[in-house]
Amino acid sequence: MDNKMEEVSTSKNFIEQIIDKDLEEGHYNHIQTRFPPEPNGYLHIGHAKSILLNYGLAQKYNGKFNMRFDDTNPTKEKTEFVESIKKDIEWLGADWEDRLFFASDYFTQMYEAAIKLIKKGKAYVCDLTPEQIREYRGTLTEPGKDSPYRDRTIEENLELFQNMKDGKYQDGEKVLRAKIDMASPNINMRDPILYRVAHMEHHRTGNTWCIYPMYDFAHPIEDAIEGITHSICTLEFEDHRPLYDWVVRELEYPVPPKQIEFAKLYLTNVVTGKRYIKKLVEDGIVDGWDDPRLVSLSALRRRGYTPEAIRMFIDLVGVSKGNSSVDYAMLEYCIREDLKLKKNRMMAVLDPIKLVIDNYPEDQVEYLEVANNQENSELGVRSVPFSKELYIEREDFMEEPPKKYFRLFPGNEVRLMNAYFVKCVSFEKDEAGNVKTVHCTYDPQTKSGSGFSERKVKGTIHWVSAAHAVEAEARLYENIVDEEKGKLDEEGNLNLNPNSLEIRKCYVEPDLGKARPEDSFQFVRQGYFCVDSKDTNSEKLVFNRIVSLKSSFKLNK
RNA sequence: UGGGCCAUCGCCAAAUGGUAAGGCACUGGACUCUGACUCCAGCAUUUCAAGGUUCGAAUCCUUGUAGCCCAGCCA
Repeated sequence: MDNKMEEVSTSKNFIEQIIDKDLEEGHYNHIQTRFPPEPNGYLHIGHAKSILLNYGLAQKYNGKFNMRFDDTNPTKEKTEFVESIKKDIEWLGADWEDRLFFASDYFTQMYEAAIKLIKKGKAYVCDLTPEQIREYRGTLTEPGKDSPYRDRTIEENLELFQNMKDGKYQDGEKVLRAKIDMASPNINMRDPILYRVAHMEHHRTGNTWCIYPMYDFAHPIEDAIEGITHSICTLEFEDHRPLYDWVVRELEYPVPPKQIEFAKLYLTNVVTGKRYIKKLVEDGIVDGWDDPRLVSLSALRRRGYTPEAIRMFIDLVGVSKGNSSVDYAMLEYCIREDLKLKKNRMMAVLDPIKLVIDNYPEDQVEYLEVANNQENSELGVRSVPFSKELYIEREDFMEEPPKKYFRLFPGNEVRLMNAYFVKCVSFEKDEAGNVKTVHCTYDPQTKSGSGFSERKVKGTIHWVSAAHAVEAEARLYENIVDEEKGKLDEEGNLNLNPNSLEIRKCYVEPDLGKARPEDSFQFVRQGYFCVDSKDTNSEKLVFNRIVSLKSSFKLNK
């Protein structure tokens, strides 16, 4: 229809351009990608970029997307992490169908691949200690020197490697190394270690193995075995690509997979470093890996973020090779955009004062019919009780209003949303001098939906009937890292935002009393909230704020 | 004089030698029974810098500058 729009949206990122070229030149006749996490922690928003990028590419090219756990180092990995990772990826909507793999399933093939290299004279067993290996490796500016064990015969290497596998050596005693070039300017090519000895129980293979392959050796093999065409990883592996290609070439795979690197996602005012998250958890600053202030996928889910919003966000952010840090506001935009038409707009008062309608009958209750979402009639209507005594927001009344203040102040008239016009006649303060109660009169002619148009009012405020309201707890979250001070101080510690969590007692519409964990709503003028899915120490309903609404009017405090 | 990568608006990011897309943010204004939403308008004479090639350069060349990554038997 609109070709111009089409053209704009079809601009391809650099990875798609590479793939197009590969297909065109006949390097591959299908596309296969994968997401290969090590099960050593929880997934966060940064991983979502990789997952969605790989999955999206497979979809676009009618290819396949594999899920693969890169579990080649038993010292760090746990089944618990495998489960949480699977759950998060399913939640995001990336479907690996029946292709769930583990690097550990290929240990035998990797072992055989190592033997093949030894037989080709491309790998040798080295007896140097870890310290010696480091010394022999040279530095960034100086070449390394050959290991004295570099010229062992093929037969000797074969036997020694067999012994490694058979558990005849202690951890660290011997390693298998690739024979490449100790003088290479690329440190990764200075006879990198292929296999190390580790007498350690693996979460899947138990004690079957006591030697484990290193990432640089294992990864290309995993990709080749699975028929991966494009092995997409982050920028820090760029220097490893020559080694990746070396392994693939020496092992003579007929359809060599190709590694492509892209820039990781960083978000402003947010902590993604494992080291920092761990510290926050240990210091009790957050209540775990799914604390709603974090950006782990489980935290975002608990906070009320939707997979749709995250997909939109990743899509908006794009893919490139430049290190960058995306403004957190973009993530917030995505969740607002997603929830806008999907969620009911409810009235909730987070900082209550009382409003009494002096001329409203004492015992009268009216049930007002209210649209759940004025912009989406499919969400239907509900009925909201209205009575003489209401709670309204403290900020919606001012004794001495500044200019352009449209809400309640003595003598001013506003609309109670979905109900009547009320005019402020007086107010009461408590001993501390804080406003406690506002008295108004209402005009029965001005009922919502009556078509009354004799006079207009500048402000509309939300309310909740005091006798019917349900008491709840609202948790208002902000970024955990202090925006003003930046991320780290001189000593490398995080500057935390002391106001990252504010807990408020609040009153919500009676309908909200029936809300279930993970249900989410827009609270008029307060933002989007989600019922907490975790047991809390509170008996009350707990609402987590997903995101606040934008506001162009700020009260001067 | 180690190697690799990168540099386009406050933040992401297109543009592949033909005269700087788009989104976020921000700023005006209109509308409004949510100061939201929506709508409309504005927002890079210039692409890290300086030279050069060309009818024409963000794109090519030269020389600088800034940033990121690499010396785990981690991934």
